[in-house]
Amino acid sequence: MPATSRPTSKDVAQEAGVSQSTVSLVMGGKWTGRVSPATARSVHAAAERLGYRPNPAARNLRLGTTRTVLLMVPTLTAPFFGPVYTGAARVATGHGFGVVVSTWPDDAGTAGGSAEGPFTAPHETIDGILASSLEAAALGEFAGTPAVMLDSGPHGDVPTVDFGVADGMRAIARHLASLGHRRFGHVAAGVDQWTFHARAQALEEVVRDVPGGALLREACEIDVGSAKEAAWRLLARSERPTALVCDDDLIAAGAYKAARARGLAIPDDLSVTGFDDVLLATALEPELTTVRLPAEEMGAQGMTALLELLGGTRPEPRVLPGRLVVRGSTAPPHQG
Amino acid sequence: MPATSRPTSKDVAQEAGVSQSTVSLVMGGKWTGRVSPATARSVHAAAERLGYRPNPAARNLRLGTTRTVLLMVPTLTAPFFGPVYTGAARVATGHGFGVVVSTWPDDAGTAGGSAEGPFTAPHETIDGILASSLEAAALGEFAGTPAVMLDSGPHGDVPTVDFGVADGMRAIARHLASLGHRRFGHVAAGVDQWTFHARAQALEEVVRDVPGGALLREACEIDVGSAKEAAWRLLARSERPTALVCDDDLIAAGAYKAARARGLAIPDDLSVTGFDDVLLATALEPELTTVRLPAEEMGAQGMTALLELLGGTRPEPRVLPGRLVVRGSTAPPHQG
DNA sequence: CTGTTAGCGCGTTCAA
DNA sequence: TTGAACGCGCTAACAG
Repeated sequence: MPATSRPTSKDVAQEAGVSQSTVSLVMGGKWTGRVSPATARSVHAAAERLGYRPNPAARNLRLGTTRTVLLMVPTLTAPFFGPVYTGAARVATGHGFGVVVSTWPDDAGTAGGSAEGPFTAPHETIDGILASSLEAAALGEFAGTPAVMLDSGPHGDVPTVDFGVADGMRAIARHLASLGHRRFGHVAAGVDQWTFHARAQALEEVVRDVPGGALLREACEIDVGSAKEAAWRLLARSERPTALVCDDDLIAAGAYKAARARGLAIPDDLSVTGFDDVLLATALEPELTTVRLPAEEMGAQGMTALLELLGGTRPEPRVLPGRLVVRGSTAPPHQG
Repeated sequence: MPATSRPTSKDVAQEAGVSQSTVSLVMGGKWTGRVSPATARSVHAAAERLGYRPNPAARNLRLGTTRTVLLMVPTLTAPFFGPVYTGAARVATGHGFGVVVSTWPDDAGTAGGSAEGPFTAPHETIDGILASSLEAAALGEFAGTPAVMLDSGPHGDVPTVDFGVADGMRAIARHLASLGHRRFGHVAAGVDQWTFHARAQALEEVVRDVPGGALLREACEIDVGSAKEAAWRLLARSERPTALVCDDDLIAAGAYKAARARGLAIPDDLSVTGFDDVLLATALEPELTTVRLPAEEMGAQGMTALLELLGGTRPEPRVLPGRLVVRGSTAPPHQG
């Protein structure tokens, strides 16, 4: 018995002078009324002494369950996913589950070279999947694994948790309209995700109902440089917008730069709004009017739904409302 | 044989008309010279047809290996870890390994309630750990699991990958000194991590060698509000610093706000520098002079080192140099 | 109340 | 070149 390898339940049994099954019962916590308190104590003591910890692989093999769920995100670089993870992990640990994070395969370059086989993906080493911000394309990828979709819009018959982005966008647009704005520029994320489609549509609806309302749109990548160019194009139009509605706080940062480059002061000459309310929103000058999305709550609700799903009941779709946060980047337009 | 459960190697064997062991050999890729090419083909075909994929739990139990490594980070909210993950995942998949991310337990609130047992942590369901940005306190946590420490400084006998933060900070300080600055303010991260201790020390060294050099310091949390307050305190000193050296780009954002609140223009009245060169650095106005740290490279090198470690050889400590990126936030001091 | 037994799916001897 | 048998560590029947 080499001291290098960790102790097994058999070792604990021997140490405590009982059988493996007794150890299993005691460690599993379901011994009440089946094992005498005295032996239970001695088993615990032996386990403690040996530093015993059950082998998860064996456990998994036997039980078919791993008490681990996977949070899949498109990319780790977006500041949005930190809170989502925190929320999910909080409720997970409360139920004895662990959470691991991974990105969609192509992010890490599936063109790795070796590893043709299906060994790379952590599939099936987990009980369920929390899939966040899916591209409209991806789907069914995880055949048979219980999944909850986050921030991906209504989706067939799989349970979902979404933000009320349409309401959020409407709140922004109405805020701007009530300030007196009529000519809106939409700096749109050119990403094929439900949330951005929903934002665009909600904005259109509101502007359509504004007397004399006009909406211009330019698409960009979600990065500062690309956003700056898109905003620049918008500001170059003959009928220049007096307000730039950005699909994301980061895009708003690009809009700030475009405004500055054209000599436009925010909010006096141009109002700018963001979306998400990440750290960046208060790092900018002036601070950004945006919509706060309860990201941590989404993680928590998503995990709750997944736990229900694993428990056998189909969770209801959930929608989490955003909240308009008015800061210094919006004001009445310069000249009516 | 319920259609719901996934096919096993036994099913494949039956389908192909061979024995389990043959399937195992073929799927394991080590059949050359032991199984006839014809049967190998038929096994592959059968596996394909059935959609067979080996059960990772059984594999792990038998092999004692899971081909998965864990990247542990203090928090997911820092934009720094995205690239680290990307780099690590890239080389991992190239070697048939998967990467999952998790945070240090207390982040998710170990005060979950239930789950006393040691089941929560994904320990031992992984082959190795990439531990990033450890607090000086944490250590040995992972007993026996091969680990590489990232961005945690020299550390006993465990392999490390670090940034050349001291050189980076020296580059910043010399840049400022050559511009003519003499009175430096250090807006320091009040976090007990090696990297910040190293930064502070390097800055002190350079300032000590500057004729007439003076160094003031205020500590803060790594968030905009706290950084703003610390910077504000520095700017309130009688001998006001002409340059604020910030431990982090986010802290620099706070310094920007403090400067603005005091009516100081950057860079004319005050130079500001950051560290890390994250997205935020170019979102600010003016863009931030900072030190770019090759985060993705750190992930890649760390994974390479871990793979070596798992292969049985002790990797050399690695140091990745940062690079000074001069942008618009630094200039000669107003009045010598 | 406790011990014995069987088997989860796989990789690897050992014989044939 | 292939197949039968064994055991990784664990849990859940079933005996005692």
